[in-house]
Amino acid sequence: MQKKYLAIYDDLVNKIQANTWPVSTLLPSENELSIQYDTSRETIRKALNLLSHNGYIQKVRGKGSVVIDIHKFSFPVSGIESYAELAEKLQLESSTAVHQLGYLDANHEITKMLAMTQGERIWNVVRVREISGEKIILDKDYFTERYVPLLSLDICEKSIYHHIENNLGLEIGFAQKEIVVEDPTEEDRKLLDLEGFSNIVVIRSQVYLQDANLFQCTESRHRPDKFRFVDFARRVKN
Amino acid sequence: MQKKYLAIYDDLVNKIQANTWPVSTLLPSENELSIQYDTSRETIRKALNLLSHNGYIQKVRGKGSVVIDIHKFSFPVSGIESYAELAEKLQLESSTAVHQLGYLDANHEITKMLAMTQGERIWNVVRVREISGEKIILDKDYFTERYVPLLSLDICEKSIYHHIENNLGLEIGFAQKEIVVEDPTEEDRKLLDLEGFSNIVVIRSQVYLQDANLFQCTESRHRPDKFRFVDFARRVKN
DNA sequence: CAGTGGTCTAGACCACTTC
DNA sequence: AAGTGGTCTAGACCACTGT
Repeated sequence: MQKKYLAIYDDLVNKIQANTWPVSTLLPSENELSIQYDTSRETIRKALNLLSHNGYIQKVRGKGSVVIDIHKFSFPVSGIESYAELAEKLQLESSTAVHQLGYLDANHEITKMLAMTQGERIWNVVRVREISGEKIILDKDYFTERYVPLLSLDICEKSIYHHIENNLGLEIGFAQKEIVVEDPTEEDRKLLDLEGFSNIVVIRSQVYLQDANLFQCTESRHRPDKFRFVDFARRVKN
Repeated sequence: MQKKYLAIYDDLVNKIQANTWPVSTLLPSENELSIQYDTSRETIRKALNLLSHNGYIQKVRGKGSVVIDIHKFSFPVSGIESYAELAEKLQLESSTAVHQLGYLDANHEITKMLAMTQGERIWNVVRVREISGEKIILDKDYFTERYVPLLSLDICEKSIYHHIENNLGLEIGFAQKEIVVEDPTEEDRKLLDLEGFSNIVVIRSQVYLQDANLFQCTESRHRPDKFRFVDFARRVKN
């Protein structure tokens, strides 16, 4: 059986998006919701806290839960999102060209970061993302063969994340991301349509599984004019 | 009396930073902690969930809570952070020059966003941040006079946020942030030491109070070589 | 198997907002 | 005073991990 608080969360998200409670009005109270969904108040509170963390409501003590629905203005709420999800959301014509698919050098710095045992090899995937006819993003991914034993051109051209989560059944736990602006490298100039831009936006991330093991490093290099990052931050105190 | 789960959270953070449980080892189990702190398991779980959201631990079902302490590698965990906090953390010599302090035009676009009643005026503050002798950041802030009735040069030169949270007692609820790269404006060129850089990183944010009302818009314009954004993201499912 | 974290309950008291 | 969300409890059962 589906977890109750997640079912309630999904139901409330749907109702918010269907405008059952317009923006800046109040949700029913926790007590009323616990009657409506025939459950305890704590379970309702779990669902409401999820809504709050994901930018649907703001809870106000003594008043109730105000609908804010940040999703109406900006699509991607911050987090770990794959390129495929993004391109699909924006409904852009896009394609992916794989430029490298192999193993990394054994004494490369990243190998030392990712390898947990001696002799463990690290996948090295370099891909160029083309959107609306322009080569705009250069993605460099590194995975341990411990978690991702096999990779094919076909998988890389579609979505590695889809493969990892659905076929391999690995669950992402958390990620650390860094965004900086750098000078383009020779590789950037060669593989991307830089159009005279003298800077490139670099997003470096380290992705950990739910068992807290590091399994991937990524470098995503974007042409500055096509880069946009959206973040929803909440003062978390509970 | 201090909230119990926050006291436990603080205590655990201190102990993690004091290396009581080294990185990648396990915390005591929830049952054991509930005995140690003489409290219920749910209260312990609240403290542990906070640790998890803030990047100190990763909970693994059937095993326990693994210490990860992301803070060792990168200082600012994503969120809403003021310039003053940041400069202090990095221990850099820095100063702030106020270039404008007044009210915004009544039919400006931002006035329409922020004003809740007719005739309500909007503060317009433009400041240049100088770090280690270079003018690097241009901050443009807009506040409603409804929440911030008075502003002085002195306040602006120090930290407006400090004033808002401590003197005015306003509590930040959440913020929406957007990061893009743009061409420098005339104003950027005039006020900043751009050193020939042809791009500028713009962070636009809207800040809401805990009562879900919008009270501030901000534009923070950074020279690209001095810009760095760090983000810790977790797949939130509870 | 025992031990772990994840979910859920029914109830209690508190702090706050609104009237 | 009545209603709201915030904290806290003591107990239950489940799913998962290790041995």
